[in-house]
Amino acid sequence: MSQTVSHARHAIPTAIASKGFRLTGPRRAVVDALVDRAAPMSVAEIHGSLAGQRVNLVSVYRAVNLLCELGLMRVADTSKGTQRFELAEQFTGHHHHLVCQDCGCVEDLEGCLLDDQVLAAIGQRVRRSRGFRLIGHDLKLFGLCRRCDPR
Amino acid sequence: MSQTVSHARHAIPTAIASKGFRLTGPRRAVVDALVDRAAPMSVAEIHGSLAGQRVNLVSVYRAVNLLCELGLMRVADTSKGTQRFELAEQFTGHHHHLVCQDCGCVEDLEGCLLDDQVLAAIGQRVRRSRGFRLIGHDLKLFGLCRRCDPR
DNA sequence: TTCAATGCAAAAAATTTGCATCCCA
DNA sequence: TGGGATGCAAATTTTTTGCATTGAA
Repeated sequence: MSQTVSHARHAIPTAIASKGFRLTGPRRAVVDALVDRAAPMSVAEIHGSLAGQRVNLVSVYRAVNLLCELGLMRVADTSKGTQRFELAEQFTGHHHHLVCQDCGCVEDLEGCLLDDQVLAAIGQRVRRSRGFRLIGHDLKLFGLCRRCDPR
Repeated sequence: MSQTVSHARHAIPTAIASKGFRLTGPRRAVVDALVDRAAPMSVAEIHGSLAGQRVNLVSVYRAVNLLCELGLMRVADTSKGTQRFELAEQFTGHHHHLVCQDCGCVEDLEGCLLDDQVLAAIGQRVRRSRGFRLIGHDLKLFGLCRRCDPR
């Protein structure tokens, strides 16, 4: 696990408190689950990983929604019907996703495939042609994971 | 509307029939709705646009699922939780999306920002390291559109 | 004519809401 | 201690499934 990610275990509770929200058991548990897994998780998966802690599923939904609103988490992928969440990029570092078209599982791919110069150029282009201010990007590589590839 | 997209109105029914499936009212209606809008639509939106045609919502779900299985449509990334579908790239052409973080509007960006050689290299890399078969990619550029940028 | 596809209803899955109780600050 | 957060139950929303009937080939 990268140092940046484990840092989130403390940084996120701190951020929650500093914004005037309470630091509760369910909220800590959701943060810990995401730090431990270090990969996008659905609400059901997060809840499942909290089996021993008797945290209600509804509280997981509410914690996830709060963390997203505060910019500490984000939606990583919505394929196969259910949304998957991950820690914000400030904690995970910039990365892309490998998404299986068959089972919907998601793996992280470290680093960025887009050249900085290409990004800068496209930022200027869309700024001029459409008045669009480019802030970031999200690249999803899709295909078949090891388990789903027939070969 | 581009010539490629309107071509889908004919090509998709042909493809459905050639694979041994029947060319029914609901299936035609779903294809037409997507060609007419030429932008990602949710199942509910597709169904809503078919108001005058007495097509059941369940049939829209089934038509959408079939079209995706046949590779004629695909899931376009959803920002709001519900899946949105668009015609396959063979009809729309390869493109990326400019997504406004504020209002959620989506614009197409023609062409590809990823170098073919970079893609080929990454395909080999994930194949070897994770047994993942790379099929395609989906790039979302996010930021603020003209209307939402405070300047 | 035949069997895949539809419509309807109902189930299942995913998510949100109301409210009494609990517990963090 | 007080008010925000939780848990529980129930309501919504989204998607899937079963089955009798319909209709495209």
